Amino acid sequence: MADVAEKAGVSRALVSIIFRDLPGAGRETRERVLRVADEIGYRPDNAARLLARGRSRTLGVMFTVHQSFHMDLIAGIYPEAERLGYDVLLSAAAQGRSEEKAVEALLGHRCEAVILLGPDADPAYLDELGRRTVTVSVSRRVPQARVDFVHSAEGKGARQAMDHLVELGHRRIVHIDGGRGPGSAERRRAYRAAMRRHGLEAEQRVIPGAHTEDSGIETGRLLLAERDQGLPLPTAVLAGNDRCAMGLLMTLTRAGVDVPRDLSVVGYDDSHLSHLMPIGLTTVRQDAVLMAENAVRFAVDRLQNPELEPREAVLDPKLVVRGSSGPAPQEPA
Amino acid sequence: MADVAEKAGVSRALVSIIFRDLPGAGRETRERVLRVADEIGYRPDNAARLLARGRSRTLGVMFTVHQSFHMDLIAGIYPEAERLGYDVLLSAAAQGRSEEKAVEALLGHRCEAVILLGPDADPAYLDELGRRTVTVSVSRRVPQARVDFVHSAEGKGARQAMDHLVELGHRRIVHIDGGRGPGSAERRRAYRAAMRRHGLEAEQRVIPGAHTEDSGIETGRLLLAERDQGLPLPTAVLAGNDRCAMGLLMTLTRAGVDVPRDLSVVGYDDSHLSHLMPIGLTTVRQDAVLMAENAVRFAVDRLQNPELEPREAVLDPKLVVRGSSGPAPQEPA
DNA sequence: TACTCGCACTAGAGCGCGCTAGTAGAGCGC
DNA sequence: GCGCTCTACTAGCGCGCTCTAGTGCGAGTA
Repeated sequence: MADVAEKAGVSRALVSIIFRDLPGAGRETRERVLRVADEIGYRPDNAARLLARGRSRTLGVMFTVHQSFHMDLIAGIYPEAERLGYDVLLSAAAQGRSEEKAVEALLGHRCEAVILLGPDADPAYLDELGRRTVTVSVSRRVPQARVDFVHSAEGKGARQAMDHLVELGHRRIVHIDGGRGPGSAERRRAYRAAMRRHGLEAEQRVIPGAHTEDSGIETGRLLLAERDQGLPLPTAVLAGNDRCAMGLLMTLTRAGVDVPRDLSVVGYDDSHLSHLMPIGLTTVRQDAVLMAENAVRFAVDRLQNPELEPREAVLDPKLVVRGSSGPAPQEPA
Repeated sequence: MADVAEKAGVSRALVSIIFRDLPGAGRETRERVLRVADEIGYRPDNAARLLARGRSRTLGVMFTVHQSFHMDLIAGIYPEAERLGYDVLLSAAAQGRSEEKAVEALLGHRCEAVILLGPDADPAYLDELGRRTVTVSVSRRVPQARVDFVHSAEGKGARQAMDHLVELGHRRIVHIDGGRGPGSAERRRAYRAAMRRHGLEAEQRVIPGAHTEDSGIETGRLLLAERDQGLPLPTAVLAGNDRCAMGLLMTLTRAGVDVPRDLSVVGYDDSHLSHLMPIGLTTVRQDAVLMAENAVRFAVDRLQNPELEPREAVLDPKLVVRGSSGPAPQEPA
C-alpha cells in the first residue's frame, strides 16, 4: 500500500480512502491510484484491514459435509451477505472434525456472528456460544440457548403431504421418521395429528428411521418381508426426508412394486435427489434461499443492535407434487 | 491479550509464547496464564497474528456447491493441513458466484496457496493465478497453466471397469460419456481402447452425456425406445459417473429391466449415491483422502520451496464391485 | 478584505499480535 | 571472587491497514 501511495504520489491514507470507495478523493487521483495499484498487483490485506477496523464484518457459516441442503443454504447466504456488506467464511464439520472445532475455527477468524446449519452439538455449548457471539441456528431448534432460529414449518409441510395423500384416497399411510434429525420430531407429530384428523387413528404407524438412504432401504425390506408373510403393504409412505424416500423407492421398485400405482411415496426437502427418478419424487420443498436470507438478516440485525432478543423465523414449506404419488390402489374388498 | 498478561502478572510477550506453545515459559506460569485466559474468554486474534507473522499459514480451498466428491476431498484436506500446521479457508462457487469470485475471496484473506477442486474456470485465468500464487488443481488438468495437478488415473479406472465387464462375458458395452466434466475425456479414451483391445471395436458406442442424473435418465429412455423398435439393449453400460449411472438405473429398473440380470451398470466416483441401491452400485473409487493429502502436500512443499516446479500426482483408482454388475445374459442364438 | 465553507488530501496513532534483542537471576566450575 | 551458561522472562518495534483530527486551498458570502 505504501508502494502504491508513493508511486501515485499520494499519502497512504488517500489510497485507503480510494480502496474503500469513500468520498474524499478527486476523480483523477482515484483513477491514477487504481491504475498504479493494478500495475503493482496490489490487493488490500484483509487481515490488516480487519485488525485496523476493529471489526471484521464477517459472518461465519458452519455446515456439515455431504448435506446437500446445506449447499443450497450456502448458495443463498453468499449473495445476501454481500448485499449487506458482509464477508462469508465457511467451516465444515466432518468425520474427524467436530462441529465445535469447526466453530472455533470461525471464531479464531474473528467472525462477528456464526450461522450454524443444522447443528447437532451439545445444547449447553450452543448456549454458551450464543452468549458470547451472535449465533443463528438453521433447521435445528435449540430450546434453551440464546440463538436465533430459522426453520420451515415442518408440521405444516408434513400436514400438506398428508392431506395430499388422503385426498388421493390413501388410508394405510406409514411414516418413516427421521430419528433425531432436524425437524423430524415436528414431522412425526404432524403425521400423527393428520392421521387423527382424518379419522385414521387406527392405521397410524411410525417406523423408526433416520435421514439416510440406508434407513429407506431397511424399511423397504421390512415392508416387503411383511408382505411376504401375508400382511398388506401400506398404500403410501411419508418418508423422513428425500434420502430415506429414495432408498425406499429403490428397494420397492426393484422388488416389482410399481410406484405410484401400488404405493405412493412422499419425501421431504426437495433435494436434488428428487430429480433422480424419471417420474420425480413428490416432496416438500423448504425454500433454502429464503431461509438463508433470513439467517443472514437475523445475524446482521443483532450485530447492529445488540439489545435485540434472538428471534425465530418460520418459513412456509411447499408441497411439490411429482410422479411418486398417485391415487390409492383399489383395496380388494 | 494485554488483559490476560496483566491479570496473570506477566508480560504480553510471555502470553504470546505460551499460546504458541514455544519453550521459554515455566510450567507453573504456563498453567496460570492459560487458566486466566480461559476465565476472561481470551482467544488469539487470527488477523493480528497473521499480520504480525507476515504470513498466514492458510490454505484456501475452492469447491463447487453440490459436488459430493468435493465434500470427500474437504474432509481429507482438513486433517492433513492441520498436521502440517496450516489453516484452511473454504470458499464455494455456486449459481451466481463464479469460481473467480470465490478464488478472489480466498486471496483477499491472504491465503498463501489455493487448492481448486475440479475448477472449470478460464485456463488463462488459472495460469495467471498460478503465477501469482501457489495453486493446485484437483481432478481437472489445466494444460498450459503453472499449477500442481492431482488426479486419479482416469484411464486406468475405466480400463479396470471395462476388464471387469468383459470378464463377465459382456460384449455389447455402451459408454455414456461425461461431456466436458473432469476426467471424462480420459474415461472415454480408455473405453475406446479397451473395446479395441478386447476385439469389440465393432460394438463400440459412446452416447454423449453429462455428469448428471438427467443424463442417465435421458440415456435410459433412449435405450428403451430403441429396444421397443426391436434393437437389442446393450448388456452393460459404463456410465460417466455415479449420478449418471443412478439416473440410468432408475429409468431401466422402472421399465422392468432387471439389473444386473438383464444389464450391468458401472458408475464412477463411488459417491454416497453408490449405496442408494439395495444391491449397491459397481463403481470406480477415487481415493479422496489420498488426493486431498497430495494436494495439501503439493501446496505446502511449493510454499516452503518456491523454486519447485509444479508437479502432478496420479493416484490409482480402484474398482469396487457391488451388485449392479453381473454375468452377461445369454444371447439368443 | 476577511470570513467561512467544502473539498482534496495528510499526519500519525493504534488495532492485537509475533519477534528480536535484551535482562535478571540461578547454578556451576575454577 | 570471576566469568560462563541456561532458563524465565520483558521491552518495544513493526506488520498493513483504518480512522480521527487535522491542513491547505479555492470559491462563495458579507
